[in-house]
Amino acid sequence: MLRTNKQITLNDIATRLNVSKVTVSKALRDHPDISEKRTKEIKAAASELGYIPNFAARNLSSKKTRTIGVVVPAIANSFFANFIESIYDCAFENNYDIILAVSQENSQKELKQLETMLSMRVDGIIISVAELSENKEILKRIKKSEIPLVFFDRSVEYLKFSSVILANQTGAFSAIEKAIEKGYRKIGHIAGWQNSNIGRDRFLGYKEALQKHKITSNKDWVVFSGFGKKDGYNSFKEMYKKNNLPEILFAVTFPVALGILEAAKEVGVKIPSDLDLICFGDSELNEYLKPKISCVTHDTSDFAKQTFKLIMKQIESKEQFIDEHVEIETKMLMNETCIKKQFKISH
Amino acid sequence: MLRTNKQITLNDIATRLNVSKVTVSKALRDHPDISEKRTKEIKAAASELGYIPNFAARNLSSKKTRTIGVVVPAIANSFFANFIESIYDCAFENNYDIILAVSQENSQKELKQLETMLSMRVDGIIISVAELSENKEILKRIKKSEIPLVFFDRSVEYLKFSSVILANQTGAFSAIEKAIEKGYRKIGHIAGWQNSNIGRDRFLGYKEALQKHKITSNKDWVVFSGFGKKDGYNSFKEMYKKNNLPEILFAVTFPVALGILEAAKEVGVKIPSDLDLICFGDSELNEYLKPKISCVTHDTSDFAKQTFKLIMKQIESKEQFIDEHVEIETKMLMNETCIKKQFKISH
DNA sequence: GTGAAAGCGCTAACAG
DNA sequence: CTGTTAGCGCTTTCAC
Repeated sequence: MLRTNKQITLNDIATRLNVSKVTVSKALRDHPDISEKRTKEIKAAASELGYIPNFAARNLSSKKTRTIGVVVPAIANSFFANFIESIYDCAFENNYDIILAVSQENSQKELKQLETMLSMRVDGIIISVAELSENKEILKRIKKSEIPLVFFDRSVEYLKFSSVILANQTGAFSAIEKAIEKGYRKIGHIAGWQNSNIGRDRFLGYKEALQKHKITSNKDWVVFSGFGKKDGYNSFKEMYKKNNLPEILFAVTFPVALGILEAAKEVGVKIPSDLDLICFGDSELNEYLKPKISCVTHDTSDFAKQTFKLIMKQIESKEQFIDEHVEIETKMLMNETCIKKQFKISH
Repeated sequence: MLRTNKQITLNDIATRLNVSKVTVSKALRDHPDISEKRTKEIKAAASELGYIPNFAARNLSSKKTRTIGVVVPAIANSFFANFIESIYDCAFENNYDIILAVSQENSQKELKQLETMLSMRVDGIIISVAELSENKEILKRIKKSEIPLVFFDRSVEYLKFSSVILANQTGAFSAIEKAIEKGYRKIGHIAGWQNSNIGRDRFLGYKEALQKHKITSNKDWVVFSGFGKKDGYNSFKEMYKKNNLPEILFAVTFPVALGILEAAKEVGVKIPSDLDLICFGDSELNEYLKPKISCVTHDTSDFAKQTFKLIMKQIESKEQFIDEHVEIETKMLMNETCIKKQFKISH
């Protein structure tokens, strides 16, 4: 048997009930124009016929989609996964749909995904850009086409979109201060790309803390790369080769810290006894790590809520631009790394 | 400044070039009707004007969306996260878009999400149903409306949709046999809901193995619940109260095993020395666990590819129903649990 | 090769 | 309260 592909339309309901299709359309949307009785009749008929509204038609004529596009660099990642779940919750509560795209840290995919979202005429876009993203052009087009967009976590600052980001610099700063407090003086950083706000600001926080406490760093102790586990792995190997490890490393993200752990294990460097470790960002996985990494944490659910709030504000506003910046506070969580140096030596 | 909301249409390009909008439409889609030269001109003009195709209009008139809806119970879960990433890859390669929805194991949300997908007129649906899903009605409607649908992992069998599932029974069977081989005789099961194929078939495999080896179970050693970490946690606590633990537990999913680990730790039961543990399913997280859980694994990327292949086949076919069932093979991965009993006793 | 006509299913604006 | 009219932007069909 072949597929038939007939769909029930407003007209089918209308002719059956001897009313106009406008009446049906209104009734189905609970428009106050229509009497309660009629509305009930119409809804009953619609459900009986198995009517399914056609969003394409609705969107085309109403010019609204009640849809928000979300672009993230990865999904198999505690932070983004949790962020997304929260965003879905927000959307559900507000009767919005989410179009999710995963760029996989790939600038080209990101571009295509953004284009798709524009073609879908999403009401707004929430994005955390891929590392080394080169999509200025399309972002400018989005700016021009006046579609609301909010950056979260990883932003592109000079384009004057709103953003919700972490307190990257102060978070990094206090993490390093904590290490100094514990007695560390040789402090290294597996840093992120410096054209990304999170890479740059966390590096700035690191430098700031060292400066304040008049501690000198060393070229060998800082390596720059991306934000994933592999980056951490490779960077550590690179640093290790120089045969001049610091006492403690500050990883730019949690996945990077994971990579460091793995690489260190491979070459026989024991953490935290031979080399200690802290990082920016947390993960459910940390619970199972041995040692549990001391890290800079934040409230991801709140992060998502704030981001959603901001995009909604922008969607509902008639203003062309809202250029608002929210910073989510961080907190240093002390676990089993970043231990007292004095204590270590006494062993 | 207020938002203006003007969009460039085919007509704008057409009038500028003094051709008809049909020509433009065709050129933009590389239709062989149009000469190469014209096509080039038109594409140039389109990009210059910043033309963005309107999918709603396109879908409405063409009745195709090149979009596939994917519904999963959770996203902050290694298996689903990896599955989704692979599905996105497949879609990308085939020039399809993905609409992702997360039911959060909630039947009502699942319902709403499926309705949304129908309204979006997705070309096909890939779904792993929520535990205790009660959405027979809408599935029947989907069947009736002839939209291709493929279940993956968790299916609803009696509705005759295609499915791609794991070798649940044989996978469970060989896991239990492995435990028996190692010397275990008191074998418990933190099982899943029995109205779900994965809960039921894994339980069947468990029973089958015991029967084959003439090993008796005990009521106290089997508890039924859901597939998440909390379920494992609660189930273990429940079993523990009965004061009659088996020697080894078989967890229906990896998250359930995680919950067991946590609960066991809380009450002071040491794994694997006091109580051993195996489970169905793996996770990246296992790498960091101590002990690493011995588990039934599979190739998630292949799983996703097979699922995508099946939905594509269905979309491209003119047949009303394809009722095809693929089973993904599993493999027992021996880690640091499910250790030899003899060895344990000799300690 | 190109284009005119018709319509996809819906909603906004207005008229009764 | 209900209905008429006029599109939304695009593709399909078919004539030229």
